[in-house]
Amino acid sequence: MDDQTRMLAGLGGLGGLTQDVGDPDSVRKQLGQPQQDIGDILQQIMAITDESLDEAQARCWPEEAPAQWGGTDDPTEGGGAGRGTAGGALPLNFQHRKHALNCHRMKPALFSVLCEIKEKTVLSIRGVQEEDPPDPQIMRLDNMLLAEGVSGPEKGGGSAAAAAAAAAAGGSPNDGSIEHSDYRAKLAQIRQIYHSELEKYEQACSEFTNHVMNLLREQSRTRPISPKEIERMVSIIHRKFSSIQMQLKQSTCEAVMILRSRFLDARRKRRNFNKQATEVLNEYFYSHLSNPYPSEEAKEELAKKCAITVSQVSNWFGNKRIRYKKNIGGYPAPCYTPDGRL
DNA sequence: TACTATGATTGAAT
DNA sequence: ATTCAATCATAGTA
Repeated sequence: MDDQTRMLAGLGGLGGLTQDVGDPDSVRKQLGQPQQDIGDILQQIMAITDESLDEAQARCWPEEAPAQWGGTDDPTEGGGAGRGTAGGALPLNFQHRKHALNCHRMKPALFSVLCEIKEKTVLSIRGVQEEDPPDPQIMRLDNMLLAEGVSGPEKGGGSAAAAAAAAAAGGSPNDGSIEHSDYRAKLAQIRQIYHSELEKYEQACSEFTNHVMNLLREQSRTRPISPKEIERMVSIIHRKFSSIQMQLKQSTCEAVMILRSRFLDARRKRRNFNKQATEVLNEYFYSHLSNPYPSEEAKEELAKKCAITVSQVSNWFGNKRIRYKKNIGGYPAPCYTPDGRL
């Protein structure tokens, strides 16, 4: 919000300038006397920006305005909200001046000059940090949320990713399925929160943008605000809101990571195989002691029998071989011929 | 609570 | 891709 308020404050400062400089008298004074030093004019302008409205009024129009100037149907009347004389209706002479300003033939030229000046001063400082490329961090977060199934298409992606993760972790199908559904439920919860928050942010962003745009458009009739400037303001608002969005994405990613580590890290959820499975595996191992390396088919068969995955069978045989060898390490290692005889 | 057993992971070697 | 060896992290037990 800082940028916006700063920006508006900046605009406000120059807005005062328009009204005072735009007055028929002062314009006549300045433009009608080309011999006058340009430095003097600038100095005068700078001085005017520091004056309050009342001071400027007192200086430029010490006498009351002619009576025939009274009343206005100028639609821009409300444009400079909050900058009128405090406490109630604007003085008659102020309204006269505004009306005269808006009808003055020099107004469009002055207006565009002021827009240009603003462009060159206020906005050039800001212009340096314009047009940043798509943030790599937000892209990373987007990719991750998509991969985890939090963002993106409704069902398919999420459950597929979760299933793949579960398979990679090698969770056993029996107890794994319970935890898996638990995981999915929690993920869905995160997903729902993420989407509702995202929607809220998007709504707030568009509402705020519309509001600011309307305000600026309205004010651009009485103050030097170019359409380009409004565009810039909108992009600033969008940047601010996207940084909020990034925070949301970041915290969602964190939540998913925590969930994953809690539910899908198989090491944390290690369960011993049931007695029957261990028996089947041991039976195969000891009956093939000469060559305890089951083929792919044998592994599949064993996996089926034990209700575990093939990779779990592989793990078991890997562990078993090494531990068997270690256990008999104290004694001379038995030597088996390739056909299984001692 | 300390210890052992055990399933999973990792990195190197093949 | 598979295996070995070391290691991690938890389950089970005395």
